Amino acid sequence: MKKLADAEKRDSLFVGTLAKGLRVLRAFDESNTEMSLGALAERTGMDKSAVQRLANTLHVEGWLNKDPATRRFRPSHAWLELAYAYYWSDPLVGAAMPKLIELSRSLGETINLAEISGDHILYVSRLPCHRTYFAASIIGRRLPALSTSVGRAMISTWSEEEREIAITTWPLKVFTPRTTQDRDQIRANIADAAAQGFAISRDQMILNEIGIAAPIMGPDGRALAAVQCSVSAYAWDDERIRRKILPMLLDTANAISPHARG
Amino acid sequence: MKKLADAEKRDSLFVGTLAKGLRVLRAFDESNTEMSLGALAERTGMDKSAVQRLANTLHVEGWLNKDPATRRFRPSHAWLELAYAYYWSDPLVGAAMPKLIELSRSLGETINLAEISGDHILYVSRLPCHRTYFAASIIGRRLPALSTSVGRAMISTWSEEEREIAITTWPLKVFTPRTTQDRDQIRANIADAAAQGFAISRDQMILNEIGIAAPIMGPDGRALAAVQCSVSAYAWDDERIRRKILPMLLDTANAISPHARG
DNA sequence: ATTAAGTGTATCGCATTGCGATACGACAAA
DNA sequence: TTTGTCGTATCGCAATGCGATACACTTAAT
Repeated sequence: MKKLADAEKRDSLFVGTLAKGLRVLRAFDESNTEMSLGALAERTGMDKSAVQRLANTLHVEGWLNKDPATRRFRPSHAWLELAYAYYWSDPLVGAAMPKLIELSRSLGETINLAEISGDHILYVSRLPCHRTYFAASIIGRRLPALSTSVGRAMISTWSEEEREIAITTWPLKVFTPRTTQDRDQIRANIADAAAQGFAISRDQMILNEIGIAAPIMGPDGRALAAVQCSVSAYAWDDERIRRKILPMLLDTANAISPHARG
Repeated sequence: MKKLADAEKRDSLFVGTLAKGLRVLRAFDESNTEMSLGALAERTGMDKSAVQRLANTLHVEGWLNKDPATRRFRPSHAWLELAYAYYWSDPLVGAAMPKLIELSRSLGETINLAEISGDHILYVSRLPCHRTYFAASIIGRRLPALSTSVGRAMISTWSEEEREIAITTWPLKVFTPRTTQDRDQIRANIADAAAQGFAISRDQMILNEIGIAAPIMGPDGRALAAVQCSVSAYAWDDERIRRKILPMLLDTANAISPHARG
């Protein structure tokens, strides 16, 4: 057999220099927003010379801004231009956007569109309606799927085996004192979601926040994404959520679904 | 003098392989949302072998998704994660977001935050309120600065010389039959903006769209960004815009300004 | 002032690494 | 089958990036 294993394939067709350069981009996150050469070297685990060349190249090519005074590097506008290109490439976003705007306007509450990315969910589109913490208002955020209404709603559309793998092996993290750490509870919540066609979570990311998510179905019956509504427990009780939010949320998710693959 | 010219500097510290790899990412845009190896080779001007290695590396590293059936490449979720990192690194966004949400809610109209990026403006944050065309609802879009209310509002805060350079040399493009091509008209519009502290544009990007932009001032009196409100000419006349929208828009822009640099 | 530490910048010879022509294989159309 | 297209894999060569090191500049302490 001539076919190469992954490791070997990685060797022959893998351009290490490019991978290193991208590691420099990935070094930036919410707590590392601007970095000196030294800081980059430390975070990427590469030596100063390599980082110097790579960062310089990224700077010349317009991927990093360089503060002339501090000599620190920062993400450039190019990072948002990539997001722009992503949006055009994700067929779901185009189909969903007008309906999400409508929903947000009707409900007057925060609406999100999220997809699953590995074992996390990722917010693709956000329409904040009230003041929230910063991270909740920007796209691209990743959260452990099991701890979110979006993740549970999507997983609930999967086969028994896949569900079980996710429930038992995917990571959990503590965000609030009430972030569920018990996988049995999560299993039950996902089972409910499967039965009802939507998922509700409470106090998972921040206290007194309720998330309600409805899956956007693909042609094979598996969720492609989920529409989520985030509300305050002070303003909404269970009964009102079911009466006012759910019908519209489910309508919106269903309205998006058929268009997903034509 | 030992200091190297840019061209030489480029030679010694420039990592060509990285630059090539990034050119593969940049090949994707609104009209090229998924590409085969051949298409990538053509768009980047590199030969098939190089593209093969680079695209494969990007795929392995999680920057490109590969459709197993068509073998075509598409942007991955990583592209949105970069946007996430960008948002944390731009101090203006954190300061502006809550105020933009408030403004959007008060006015019930689409609110944008945009910055200047070279000779274009770039939408950094968008809060759409009504159905619009897709491009108007997603971040990262670049538009010729001279044709937008945001660009004109920001340029109006610059020195006479800088303004003149922008007005006479920056690019124009035709979007609608009424997109202003006359640089004298643009000069007059910018002068108005300088006198009034805001800019209004009509029919520039699409017909019957009115853009109203107020600059967010930096400590040196130059605009750092602009808050923009986009409304329909069918729903709003000049008088109502000045009475209802402008006061709140200017308030919001001013409220953001002082926080920009502490 | 002088010294010293820390950080960014530039140099250079060597070997690694990526280059690109080319051949192979899979699939589709004629 | 033949022909064409497109993705995949190979391989020897030399261009390219590597990384140790030396230099320049700034800041802070003595």
